Amino acid sequence: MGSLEEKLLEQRIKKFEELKELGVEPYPNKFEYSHTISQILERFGGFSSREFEENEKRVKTAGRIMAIRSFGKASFATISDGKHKLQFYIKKNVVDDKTFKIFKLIDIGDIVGVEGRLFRTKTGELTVLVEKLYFLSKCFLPLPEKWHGLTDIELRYRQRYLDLIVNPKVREIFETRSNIIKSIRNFLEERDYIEVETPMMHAIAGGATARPFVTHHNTLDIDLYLRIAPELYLKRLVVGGMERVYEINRNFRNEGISTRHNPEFTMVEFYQAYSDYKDLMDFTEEMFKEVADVVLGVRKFKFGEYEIDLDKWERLSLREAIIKYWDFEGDKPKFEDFKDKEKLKRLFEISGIEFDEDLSEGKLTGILFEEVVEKKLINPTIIYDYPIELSPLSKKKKDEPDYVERFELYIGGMEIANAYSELNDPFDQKERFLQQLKMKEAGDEEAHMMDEDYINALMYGMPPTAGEGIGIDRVTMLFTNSQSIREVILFPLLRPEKKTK
RNA sequence: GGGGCGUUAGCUCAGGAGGUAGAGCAACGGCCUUUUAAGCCGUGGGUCACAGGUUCGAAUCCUGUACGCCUCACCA
Repeated sequence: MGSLEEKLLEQRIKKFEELKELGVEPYPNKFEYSHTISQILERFGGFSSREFEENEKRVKTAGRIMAIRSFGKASFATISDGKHKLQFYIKKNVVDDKTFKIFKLIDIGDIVGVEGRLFRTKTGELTVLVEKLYFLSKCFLPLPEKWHGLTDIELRYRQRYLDLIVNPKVREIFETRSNIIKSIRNFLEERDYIEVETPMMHAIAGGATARPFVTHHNTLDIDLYLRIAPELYLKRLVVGGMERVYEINRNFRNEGISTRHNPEFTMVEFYQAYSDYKDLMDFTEEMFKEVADVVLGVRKFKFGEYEIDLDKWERLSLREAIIKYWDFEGDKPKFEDFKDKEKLKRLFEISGIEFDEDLSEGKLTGILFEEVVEKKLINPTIIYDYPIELSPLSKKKKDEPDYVERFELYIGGMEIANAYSELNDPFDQKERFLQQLKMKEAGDEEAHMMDEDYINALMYGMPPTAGEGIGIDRVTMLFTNSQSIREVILFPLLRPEKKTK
């Protein structure tokens, strides 16, 4: 801590002591207000100067002092309720001496209540003429600069509270996030879905291919995994007769951090019986349109350098997409090429991607898709029919058993959702798990674990079911035009600071 | 984990051919009863991220470390 910082703190502590000497209660228990600042703006924002003169409007409200403009015997100050700002005007000849003394001891950042009548200044600004001032809490540390705010990204994430105090846009992002979740929940509830909570700590990490976090339960003396997906539990509930279930909650994956990945992230995952993945394509499209209508009021919005239009959806099979977006010299690939390793090898050579002889045709096709197509999918695009090796929990296509009924939704070059017709044949599921185990033994750390109880559940019979997961953080990125996932997570994971000072 | 870039006052930023640091805001002391980036006069405030090295001399050059950002890999 620098000596300046200490000095600023000392000055504020001294003022706080002086306030107490004046008989001010330093930490009052509550404050009864007549309106929040936002309510004052809403209700009286349209009133003219004359209306205030003819019909006196008294208010009692509170907020944090954001700025003080002092004239000796009078002062203007701006207070904020976290969302909106309101100016008050305090004059020496209107309040009593003690109140004015108290005001003079108040710093930017302190939390105060004011009571008085509303008027408009000669520049037309809605203002409270203060008659009573209430001290509510002390701010001992200086706030960041008033017009640049706080821009240091590290500080903004580590001290999100400060970020919220001085950067109103941050508040808006998280309000939008809340509205997105609310509207998704409404969408599902209106369609008879039941919200459930399934375990976050799993003895077997299943439902996705990802590396888990490991923790330990002392009493049971067992290792547990933070869940990588709720999928297998939600499907157990479908077996139990909960035909439409959903969960909105965190998943944890022990993998890289980037502008699109945080180790803990929020998914809405939902399952509906007697449906297949085609039903969910329509369902998803409808959901995104509704969320946009409710949250943004429009279906077109900017995302970075792109303009996204939620009225323009496209559906392509994974292989069609590779063909469509293939822009290398020579002929485009043909549909049959993806089953022929030699042809695939040629495609890898043409596109300059490193070819791995040991991978299956399906995996290679998946790699081609990621390399050639993914980043180009700006308007909403549903990519369907995935190679079976990539999808151990989805149902095979009837006419093409090495592909499964699965789709992913891409918007703005990001994978937003993942859905499939759920595999409900317990014998097939067991085979798939065994297949994954082989991959695990071969060194694939992300291969799926065997889950005997899940097989057992399927043995009781699961109706034909379709399920989907949507990444809430990424949807929020889209709807708030945020280029980093950390902008839409209040407290993103950062390495703890080491004290070097 | 690899590569690139960054870290200077509480905040936002200048500066830097090597000669011990500047501005605005914030703070402090004055003046000021309709300002709103209020204004005017004055004052204080820095181990230039940390640790080494080169040098007569390092904020500046070199090396390492920490943290962050971007990017690649892995993934959603």
